[in-house]
Amino acid sequence: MNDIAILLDKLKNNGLKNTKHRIEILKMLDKTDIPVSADKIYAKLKKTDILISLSTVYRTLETLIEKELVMKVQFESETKALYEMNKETHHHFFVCVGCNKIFPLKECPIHEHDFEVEDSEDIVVVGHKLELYGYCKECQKKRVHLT
Amino acid sequence: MNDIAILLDKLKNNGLKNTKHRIEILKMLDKTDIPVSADKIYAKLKKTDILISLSTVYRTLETLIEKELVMKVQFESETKALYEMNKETHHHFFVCVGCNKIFPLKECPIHEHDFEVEDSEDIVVVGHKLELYGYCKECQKKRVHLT
DNA sequence: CTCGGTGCAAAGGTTTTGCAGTGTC
DNA sequence: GACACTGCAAAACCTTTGCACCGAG
Repeated sequence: MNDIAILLDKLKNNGLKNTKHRIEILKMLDKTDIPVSADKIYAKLKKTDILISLSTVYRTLETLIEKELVMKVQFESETKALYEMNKETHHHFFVCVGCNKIFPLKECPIHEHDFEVEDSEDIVVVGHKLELYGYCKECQKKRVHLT
Repeated sequence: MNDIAILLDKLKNNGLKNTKHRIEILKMLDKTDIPVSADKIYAKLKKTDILISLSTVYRTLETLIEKELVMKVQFESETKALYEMNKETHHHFFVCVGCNKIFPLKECPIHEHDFEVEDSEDIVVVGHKLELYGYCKECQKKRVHLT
């Protein structure tokens, strides 16, 4: 995925100190293409020898979002916010309604032109978010057993 | 929009009593095609002569969701949940990143076939959710002034 | 009268904040 | 050594729940 050194440089260029915590959080987000919650990051770090508090996780994520290294996403299926690396190429997700697992989509099927809103015209679309819902392979099997 | 009498019938058919609160909440949701938060419903009812508590609003909404009269939606731009009438024809929204206002889209541009997920195949898509982001007419004007 | 519906207050879960101490540059 | 970063505890915010009372059928 990304080179950690590049990320550290980005931090430096933004006037941020590169602490152990930031590096670990960045590494963790970099390792996966599935968004993670703050407390999952906290839990994973706790299992290693790294001491960190949950508030630091939140604060670090917030800082990284400001510097546009990280993105915050809110899913319909989750009450808490999830976080992922800010990849330039945007992408979307499939959420299994059986097991709540999240899978990244291969490509974006949306073309951001000719949308119309109901009561007002002349909107300018600058971005979008798509979530698909359904059943993953695993959960399809389970459903067959149930019927 | 909907006929309140029809809604009340639906309540009755589901074994629900039709209390003043439920009727008011249904009316309120019926009047608009923009999702509303629980505390907004609470605030609006408080302004009238109707006494209600916030927990009742939540409980009522939950009941109505169970009976599929109402839907809960979570927006990227909002921390709290929003609620809308469960119209049979599903629709999507445009959210202005300038003023956070929500506008319903005229039609759904998504066709739920040929989606592929990255690491696993054989998913079955049963639903989707789309949000568009951009600037509404008002906020475009404001932006011109700023530059 | 019965049982679902309600108000109030308290608790739950997630996120933010104040403050004093620590670490990076 | 300065000032950003951190830990801890407390607060804030949204939502849910327990319990006793109320009201629709």
